[in-house]
Amino acid sequence: MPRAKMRRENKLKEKEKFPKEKRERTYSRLRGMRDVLFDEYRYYDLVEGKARDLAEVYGFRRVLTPVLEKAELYERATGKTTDIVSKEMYVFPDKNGDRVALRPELTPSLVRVYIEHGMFNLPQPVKMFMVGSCFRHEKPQSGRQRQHHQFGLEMFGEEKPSADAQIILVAYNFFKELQLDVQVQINSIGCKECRSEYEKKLIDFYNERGKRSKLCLDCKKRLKKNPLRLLDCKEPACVAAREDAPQIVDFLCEPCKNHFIKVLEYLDELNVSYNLNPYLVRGLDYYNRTVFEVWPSSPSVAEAKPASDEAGAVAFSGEGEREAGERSTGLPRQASLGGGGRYDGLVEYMGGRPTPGLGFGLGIERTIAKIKEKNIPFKKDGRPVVFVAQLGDASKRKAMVLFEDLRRAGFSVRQAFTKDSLKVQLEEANRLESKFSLILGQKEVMDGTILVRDMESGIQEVIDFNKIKSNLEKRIAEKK
RNA sequence: GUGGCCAUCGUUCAACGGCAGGACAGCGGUUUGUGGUACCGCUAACGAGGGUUCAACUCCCUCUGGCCACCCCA
Repeated sequence: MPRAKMRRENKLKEKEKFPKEKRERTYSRLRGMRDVLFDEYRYYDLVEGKARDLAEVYGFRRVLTPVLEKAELYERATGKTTDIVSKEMYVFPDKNGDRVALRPELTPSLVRVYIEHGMFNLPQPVKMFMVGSCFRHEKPQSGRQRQHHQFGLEMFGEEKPSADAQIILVAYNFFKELQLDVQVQINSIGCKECRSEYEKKLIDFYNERGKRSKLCLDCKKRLKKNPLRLLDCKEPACVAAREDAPQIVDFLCEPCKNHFIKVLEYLDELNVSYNLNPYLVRGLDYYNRTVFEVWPSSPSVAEAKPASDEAGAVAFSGEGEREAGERSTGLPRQASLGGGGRYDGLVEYMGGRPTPGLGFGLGIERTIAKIKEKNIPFKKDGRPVVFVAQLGDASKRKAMVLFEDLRRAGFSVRQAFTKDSLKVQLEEANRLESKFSLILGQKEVMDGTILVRDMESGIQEVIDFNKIKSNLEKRIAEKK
């Protein structure tokens, strides 16, 4: 008999001798998927709250769309050839045979919403935002899960450069107000006409003097398929090759150029920290004119704690390679917190009326990771917590009613009615950092009184049961 | 998809080819109507499968999962 099997059987025998009903079947979450629990969720609340507040101030209204869409939506909007769609999208047949997909990004759904609900009949521009999960079947790593959440903001029906500036401003403010230092990387990739003009020039540039042979394999393919993407390759050879490549800003047609200049002027005026990045081209097919990404302005690992454990050491050793990338583009590319741009042709391409559009998406998890790095403390909820404790059956019933009463009156109350021991209840009160505990026992029920305990000093006072509210209000006022 | 590192109580960190240990958390007690501090006690783990060996948590292989990097992206 194989040893390992014997071991296993011995173990089983042992377990039968000492029958522990511990033999539960364990299910685990899918690869790259995360559970967000209790404390972690506070970060989601914080970030989502900021997103909502900001978006609404700027006139964006919230929508919620299905996670599941027809696969064709993304194949058309995002682009069949993009990695997101061709390699990473979750696609499967529905029960009725439809090819459906878990959304890998937010924008296509929102474009569909605009068209499907006839929003061209609404006052333009139509501004909407959404927070939701996106799915990409990738190998998980830091800042990358298979399910992540994005805050997406879209504006339809507005072609003025001030719209571009506003979208960027919201993205920028979002991070700023979460106390994260970021820089906007911005570029213009022009319109169909001037871009194709530029692409020709770019191809010519790479073809001359045998530059092509030095490019990496991917870039050789890109030269044929999508020459713009040559610019953001990180292979040292390709970085070197692009050194004096023509820059697209020099080839923009008049309208595109003027548009871009205006956008930058607004950003200057609004004090948005940006970097004109001629190598920024985005991975999605639908963009035109303004494209941008938001990068943290300081590399994250610099702030990492001293390597007191393995994890820190590993993270640090990886940094050597990142620096190489930094030299080329100025900052680590991988750390992008969000990005977006203009997509004037997309609505029409998706079957709607010709409508300009633009938007951005940013990663909630990546934002949270940055917040954690900075150790920004949560501010506490202002209202002092009042804990209601009880002893004995009659008082429990009375305490439950009291609890409802106080809750309706607007007090921040907590309880542990399933517990009988006062000690345990006060422990809970302590955990909850309550300022006061109300203690109701048999004696108090008989007397029509209740005990108020100040949790900081431990001083208790017997008061008239009917005067609880005024007494509490007085105490709370004194604490402030 | 490619490559590197890793897998031990709920969390975190040990140890060892021969009885798996601490810290934190949890629960209980000292205090049966009183929390935070202290002391005492209890609960609780070798990811799965196979192999090498008298003996495997330890060594080897496979799988699964995690972390990190690349590709790409949020």
